[in-house]
Amino acid sequence: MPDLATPLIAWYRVNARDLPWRRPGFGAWGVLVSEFMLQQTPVGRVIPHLEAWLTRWPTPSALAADAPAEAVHQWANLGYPRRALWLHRAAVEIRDRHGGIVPQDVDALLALSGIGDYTARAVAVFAYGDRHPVVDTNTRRVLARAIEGRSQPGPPSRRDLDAMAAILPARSDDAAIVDAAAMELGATVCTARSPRCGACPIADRCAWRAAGYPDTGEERRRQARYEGSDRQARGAVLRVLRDAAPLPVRLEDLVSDWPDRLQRDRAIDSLIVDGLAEASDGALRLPR
DNA sequence: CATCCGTGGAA
DNA sequence: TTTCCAAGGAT
Repeated sequence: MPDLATPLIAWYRVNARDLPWRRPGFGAWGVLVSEFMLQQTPVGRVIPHLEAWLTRWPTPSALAADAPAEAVHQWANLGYPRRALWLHRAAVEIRDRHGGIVPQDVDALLALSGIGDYTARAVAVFAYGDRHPVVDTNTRRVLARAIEGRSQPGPPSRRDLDAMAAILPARSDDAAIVDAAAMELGATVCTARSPRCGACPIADRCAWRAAGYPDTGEERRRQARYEGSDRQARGAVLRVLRDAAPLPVRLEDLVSDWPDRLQRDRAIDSLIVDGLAEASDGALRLPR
């Protein structure tokens, strides 16, 4: 196995973007909030929302003291609004179980709502400097290409953690940089569509390049069509609730022009089931 | 393990 | 215009 860590560290020191959550002393809560927002939402859209969020709720306890509705409202158009709900729940759990301090232990982090393998380790590593493999979609693509010689990674798996762990240096501070560097490389150079291999610090040891860039990656499963989907219906309903908040909206006024009545009702029901909306006497509102 | 869950910008 | 994709997680 070629040494990927050394060139990645050198490259990262020069090329890392100056992102808010990388500033020294940004704090574990800030890192945690940023990671929630970054789950499937691009960096450029996250930054302004992150600043506003942390200004309003500088600590987990501050967020926990407000109603979930406030979190869902502040989440605005970041997408996947249950992340706002989960982040609020996590804040309550941090207040109740950890004295208001974001835990450092990976298992404790994994036990919080909305936190999985990626986010738990990202917080432990980037906020606390511990030594763990951190694997996101960028990292998986980098490893698939550099080590497996494939153009795209296979489906996500627990084995990805082992693959990343295998290239981590012994020192935890170096390991944290390699974690960040693999993500950064995948985000800015080793991109999904048109990778810039001329700017890649590990091109000379990349298995995919050595094999002549074979297109061995299976076709990625196509994302379900959004237009006309249940997700779009949910999004439309929730947007109305956000715009009306804190006032409830009468059910008959909720996207009353939606083309598919059944789909609209299905969206409302599922939002209630998910805890993103609350029915109150013929009307719907964000959850209190 | 496959599917579901928002939103908006770029190719 | 359509398609692709973006620091995932829960079920």
